[in-house]
Amino acid sequence: MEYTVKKLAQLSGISGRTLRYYDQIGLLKPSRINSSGYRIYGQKEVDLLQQILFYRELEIGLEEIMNIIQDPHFNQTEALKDHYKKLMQKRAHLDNLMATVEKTIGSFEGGIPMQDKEKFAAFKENMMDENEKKYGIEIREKYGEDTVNASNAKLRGMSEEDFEAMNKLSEEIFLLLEQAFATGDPASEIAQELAAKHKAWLMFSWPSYSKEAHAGLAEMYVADERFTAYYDKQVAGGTKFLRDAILIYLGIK
Amino acid sequence: MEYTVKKLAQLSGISGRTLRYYDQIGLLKPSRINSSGYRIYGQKEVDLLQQILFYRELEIGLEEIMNIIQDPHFNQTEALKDHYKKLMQKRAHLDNLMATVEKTIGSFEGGIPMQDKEKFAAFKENMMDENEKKYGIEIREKYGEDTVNASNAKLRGMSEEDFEAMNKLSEEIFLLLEQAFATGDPASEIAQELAAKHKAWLMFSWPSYSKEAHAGLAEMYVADERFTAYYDKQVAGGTKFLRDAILIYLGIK
DNA sequence: CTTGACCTTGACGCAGCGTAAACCTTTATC
DNA sequence: GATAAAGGTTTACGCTGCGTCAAGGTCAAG
Repeated sequence: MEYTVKKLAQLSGISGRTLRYYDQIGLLKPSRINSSGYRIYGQKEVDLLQQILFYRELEIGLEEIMNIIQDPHFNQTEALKDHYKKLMQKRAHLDNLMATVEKTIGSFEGGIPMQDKEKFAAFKENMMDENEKKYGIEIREKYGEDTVNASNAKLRGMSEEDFEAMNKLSEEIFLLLEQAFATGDPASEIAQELAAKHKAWLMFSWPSYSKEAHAGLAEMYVADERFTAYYDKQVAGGTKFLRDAILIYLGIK
Repeated sequence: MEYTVKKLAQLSGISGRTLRYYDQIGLLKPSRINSSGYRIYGQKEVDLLQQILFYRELEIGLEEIMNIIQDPHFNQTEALKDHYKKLMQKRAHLDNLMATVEKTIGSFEGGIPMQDKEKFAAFKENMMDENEKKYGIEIREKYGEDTVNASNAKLRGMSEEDFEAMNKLSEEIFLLLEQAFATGDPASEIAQELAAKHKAWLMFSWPSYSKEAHAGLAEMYVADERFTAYYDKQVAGGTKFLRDAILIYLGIK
């Protein structure tokens, strides 16, 4: 039996446009074109289309599908296993997202009642004012780091416990920095733990964490003398060491 | 402090192009443009960007993000809950995909050894030849149904057990059709079970199941006398009843 | 004064089609 | 046999979220 576009479309449950597109990109060509220019598909094409749709269901790209079905030597099992891995990663990513959304909803809803939240925000503002007194009022003007963090803390409705935990983390970071620096190797285990904690610390106030931003921040620490002074007060040269550890941790260096 | 595009990009870990794009679509406009036409961002914009990036991490579309951050009356919690549902659906879908891929890999690898597979394919071909003798050789030419199925069965490396299970299902379907028809109501519970089993039966040989294709097939049953004869031999009018039940099941009617 | 780094505005490209526009062919009906 | 409906064709823009040139202006450093 032979099928026109519409017939085949109905048979397979896809649109006519899709069939034309598949013809256009060479994924599925009709067996012939009749005298009026109509696309005519035969049995072989129907079978092929079924295979294509199967792989498409698995969210495999059309390009990849072409490889799979056009090249009989193509290792289908390998391709599927590869794809399986991708799906797993996707799911892990989704799980992460869901956890974050849950947390955010939670902090919006329960967590801290609105009024207390306001008070708490003020409390944090005070903390930051102190910081600014210590390291100069310009620090805020220069990079806006604290303000950014404050904004995020507000956004996420960070709890008071979280805030304390975050402060504790920052103390740990200073201790670790000292110990790690003593090893002299930013790739050492302690130094890498330092970098990991620094990331954890960041994520408290930085829900939009990214490697690039983390790396950028590390570079900023070194570039800006106020930050350098802040981290170097623990150990001289500590800032650069921290940056190196972070860059190695991120796999950039 | 004020930032140029590059500065803000580094600070936030996104690209300059992205910032220009956000300006273009009105998601994040710079606080001002300097005399040379440079985009200058202020503190407020930094804060906004952090929020934008947070929502973007959650895979919320930029359009939606605009609503969330631009309209203070917008219910953020609701938006997040909605989004959470979407993420859940996505994950369920992913789980389905992964199961199918696993099955496919399994049938490729273990399942049936190649030689046996070949034999088995031949076995199925015989089955189909019989069908064709019964309902006329043209049935294959007309819609290619069986051939499509055979192709899929080959593709998925359907096991002999699956094949038997499928046959059993088709018997059940005939029995259910009789019972459901007696109720006279294609929306009845039995009729809907019939439709569900029909779907299950289809999915054995049809990995690329879609509502549209299912509905199309149902219509085809009624339109093609050979199929009509096949289903009507159990109960007169059974084919139309089956179609109606399926359409209701699919929420089309 | 010349680099080189940064800025600007276009404009194309990507995946996978949906959706018109403008026009022919086939099929069904009167 | 005429006509209208249904289906066919190609061409081409739109959508998302930017990456990636291209062609040119601006600015701080040497």
